[in-house]
Amino acid sequence: MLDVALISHLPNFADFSRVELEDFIRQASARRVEKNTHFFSEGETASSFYLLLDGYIRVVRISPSGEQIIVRYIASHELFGIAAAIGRDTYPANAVAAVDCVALAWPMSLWPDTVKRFPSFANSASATLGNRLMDVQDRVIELATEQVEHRVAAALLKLLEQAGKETEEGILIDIPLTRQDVSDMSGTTLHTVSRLLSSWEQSGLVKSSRKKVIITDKVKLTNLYNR
Amino acid sequence: MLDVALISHLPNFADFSRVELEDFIRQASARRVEKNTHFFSEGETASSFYLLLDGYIRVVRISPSGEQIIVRYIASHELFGIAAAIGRDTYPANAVAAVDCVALAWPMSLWPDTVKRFPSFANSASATLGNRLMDVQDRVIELATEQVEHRVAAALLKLLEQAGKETEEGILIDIPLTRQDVSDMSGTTLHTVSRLLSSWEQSGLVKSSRKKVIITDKVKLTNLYNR
DNA sequence: CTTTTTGTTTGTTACACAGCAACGTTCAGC
DNA sequence: GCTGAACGTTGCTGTGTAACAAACAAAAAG
Repeated sequence: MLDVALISHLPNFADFSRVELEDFIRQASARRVEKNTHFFSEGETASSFYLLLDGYIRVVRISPSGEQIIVRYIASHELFGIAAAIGRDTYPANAVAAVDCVALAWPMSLWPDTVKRFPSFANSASATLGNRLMDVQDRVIELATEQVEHRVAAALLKLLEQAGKETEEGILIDIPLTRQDVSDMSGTTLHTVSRLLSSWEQSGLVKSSRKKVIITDKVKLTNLYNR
Repeated sequence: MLDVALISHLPNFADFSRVELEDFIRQASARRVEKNTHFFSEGETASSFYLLLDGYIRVVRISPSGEQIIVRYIASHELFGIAAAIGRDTYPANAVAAVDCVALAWPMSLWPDTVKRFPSFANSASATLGNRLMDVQDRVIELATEQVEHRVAAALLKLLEQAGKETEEGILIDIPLTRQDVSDMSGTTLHTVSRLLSSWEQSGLVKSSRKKVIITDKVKLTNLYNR
């Protein structure tokens, strides 16, 4: 059985009574998706909307020239695939599991009714969109004005916020993260990321190994970013 | 008197009857804003939401290092300043009139009631947000993967879409547009934009003079962008 | 008409960063 | 324990583009 109590505390479901929520959850089906496989792809007909229960998802888009860039990560307890909320009937991006994931999936046909019955659900979905809009705008500003070093720092700090986990060595980013992933987030190359991480490791800002990054000096990294 | 008929055809107001719309418009006040002055500023308490009737607005944000970048332009007949739609009580960016502008302003206090009475208004506002989200994501991808030449081309084509006006010489971008503006949109310097426009003028893609850009060969410019 | 301000052009220089290439390291499958 | 694939590191080279600088052009102000 699912942890209804947990879900009931999410802002998206503030308006639901316990009974309503249980009812609503009953209409969903759990979907397990293995690491590196797609929840859905860009352009696909939007048949479901999701709540991520466990794992991390990469939201990926492909540039005209074929390069992929990671628009953002989705963390546990976030809604995603809510194309209907923006009046679209296809998904606007790819959602790829960064680790093994579990999500609740509701048929998209339920959306209009849900929105009608629970106005605050619609509101919170809009709020989610708004926050994403602001996040993405922040990234535009970064990409337009900051140099690579700052952008990579920003990407790491962002991930740390979403997936940071205290360890004795420092704060671990609890997603398997290749240099390529980081570069796909910050619009640079894996080479440059590799170089940066090496130099940061030497100055004691981070510790990194294969698919793993630990931030040992968050303050310095933040300063780097604000300069 | 305002052109109610015109407004009634906007997607945002599809759900309004003629009478309701007139009533709704009566609750707004017209606001005229001179070129280069603010409708509102980032962080300010969101006291109104707007419908732009005439003109163009620059949505501007400031980077940590103090540089301004133009996130996007708002064209006539778009809603803007709808902070409430995303559950915020302050404006998330600056809105600066690029030319003399006229807008309808509703007190933000009307938002909850309006949303309740006209569900489709809320939906269309969300759709507006969603489109903006996708637009901004596109810009992230551009900035991350394309070189300056492509980005500037993309910026011009985007503007052309919003504010293009056929003339005998080509398609005029009907906003007073300095090189600085274009560079603020494409994350480069006015120097580079100047050089690019010069070279494009020589190859017959555009004609430009002070604050004015005419695209004479849209196809070639588009190709440039897609490469 | 003259002066000042604002926008634009163009040359030169410097450097951050991508691209390429080669090598090292870790991991998974047989 | 091998072998191959996936991932990471590092040096070198080339170039796109930012930064500085200086002059020009056009509009606005007086």
